[in-house]
Amino acid sequence: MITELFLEGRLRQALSEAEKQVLEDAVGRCVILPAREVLIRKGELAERSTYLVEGYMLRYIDGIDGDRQIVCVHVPGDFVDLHGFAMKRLDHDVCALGEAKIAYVPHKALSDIMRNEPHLARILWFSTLLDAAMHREWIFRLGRLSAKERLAHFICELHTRMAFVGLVENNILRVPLTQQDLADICGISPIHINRVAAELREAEIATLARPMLHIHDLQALKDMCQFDGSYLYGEGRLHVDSELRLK
Amino acid sequence: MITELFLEGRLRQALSEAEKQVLEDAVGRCVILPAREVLIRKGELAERSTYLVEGYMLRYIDGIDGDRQIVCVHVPGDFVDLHGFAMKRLDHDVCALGEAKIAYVPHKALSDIMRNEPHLARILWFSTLLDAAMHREWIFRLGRLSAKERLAHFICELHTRMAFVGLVENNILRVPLTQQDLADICGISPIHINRVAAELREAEIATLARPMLHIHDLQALKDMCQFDGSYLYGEGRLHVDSELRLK
DNA sequence: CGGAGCCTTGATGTCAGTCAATTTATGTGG
DNA sequence: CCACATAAATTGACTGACATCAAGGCTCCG
Repeated sequence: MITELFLEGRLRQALSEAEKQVLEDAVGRCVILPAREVLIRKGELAERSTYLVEGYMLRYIDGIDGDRQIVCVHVPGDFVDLHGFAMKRLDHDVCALGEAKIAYVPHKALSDIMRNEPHLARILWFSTLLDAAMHREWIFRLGRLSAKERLAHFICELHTRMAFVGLVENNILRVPLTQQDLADICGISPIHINRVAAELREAEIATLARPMLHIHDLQALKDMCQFDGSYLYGEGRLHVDSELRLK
Repeated sequence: MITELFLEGRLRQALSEAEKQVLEDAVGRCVILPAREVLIRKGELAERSTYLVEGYMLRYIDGIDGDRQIVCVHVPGDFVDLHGFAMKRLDHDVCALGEAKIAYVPHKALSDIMRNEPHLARILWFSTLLDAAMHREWIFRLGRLSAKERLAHFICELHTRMAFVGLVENNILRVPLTQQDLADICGISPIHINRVAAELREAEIATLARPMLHIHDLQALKDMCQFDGSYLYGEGRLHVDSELRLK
């Protein structure tokens, strides 16, 4: 199943087998997107959404002076632009980080789900709100944390999300983000990213050696940036709303 | 109609009269919330959502050292915690700014809408994604703008949103945010907010004189922070998806 | 009239940006 | 397999925007 990673570790277990099949059928066949390829540009009308199977994708807003702010990083199992279904046009660009394997979902299929599968629809809604929850935490990160804390916080988030979909082994992840990318995520200069990354390395907390990320001391990493992963809704299984299926 | 401001200036005109009535019926009677009263705390299970009729409400994340980051400001016509319907518990606190008039919507009523009114459901989904779009712009603001630009950018956003719901007259708005609040929004210290606010005043661009905000030169304000309000989807009327109503 | 909360202003310190140069990977074609 | 070109990472020196500390002045309300 292509969609087996969707909300894995989160609400996926709230889906019935029939719903999983509906979702799987809604997704087309896989396509490979070359590294750094732009999938959608701000303002374009969208008639399909994109499900990420392998690799990373980035959402970003470009400023007028060429300064870029990455607003979301997507990992396998994420819908990259499901919000495009309800919004019709995006307010930002989306691109692949490295090479990415994706599958498209026609909005027609999503309309059918809205009409016939209210419970599944609510789960899809939830998944877009998970992005919003991450956005909020990013706002906190940028507004209230120091440069070193921001980087640590981002690494914690990435680790948690990748662990959900089984892509962390021995606290090692494949993360092909450049220091420039990390700068665009953390809202600091690439030179300073280099310095704080060096500090983390020297403190034997985490080592960024593209394309691999080694986390040596996860607890220390979390402690230094007051990371509380509850916004990722990892224990969502406790809060499944079955009401929509009862009737 | 209590809900007449909902998505006013945005997708409201996409709703049929029948749908407007369904929405209106879903909303209970109005309640007054005292200034600074906390409506919901992080982690609480939600069984209803809140529609804001009058006043302002704030969503914020508190750090460990008492440092607060406001992640969203709500104006009349907004659902404050509609995402609580799909998420069941919130990842942040919500409070009133000044006195606020609100109305509750039981999640039971929202479930009914999900089941019976797919088009209206999609519009509700859209409204939560509008919050996400604002979150993204806030990320850009915090990550890439200077202190003065951040304040200008926030003022532009507030102006645009308040104008949608008819609460701006002669470029004057009622905004009872303190400088501390503005600091918690812009991710800078209250002292520095005072300084950049003074700069805007002296440049005759905008004057913050709580509880009123006067914008003297809107164009200059927008120019100085590269404000592009398209993320607020003000011309959403162009992109209405009627497919869900056709069948 | 007194106090609390908010706003204002000045002095000083620091975190992170910018500029500039070097080293290390990555990749391409001969 | 090596030479070269390009992108990425690293390091140091200098600068500046904003934080912090500290003190004083409003303004509203009981």
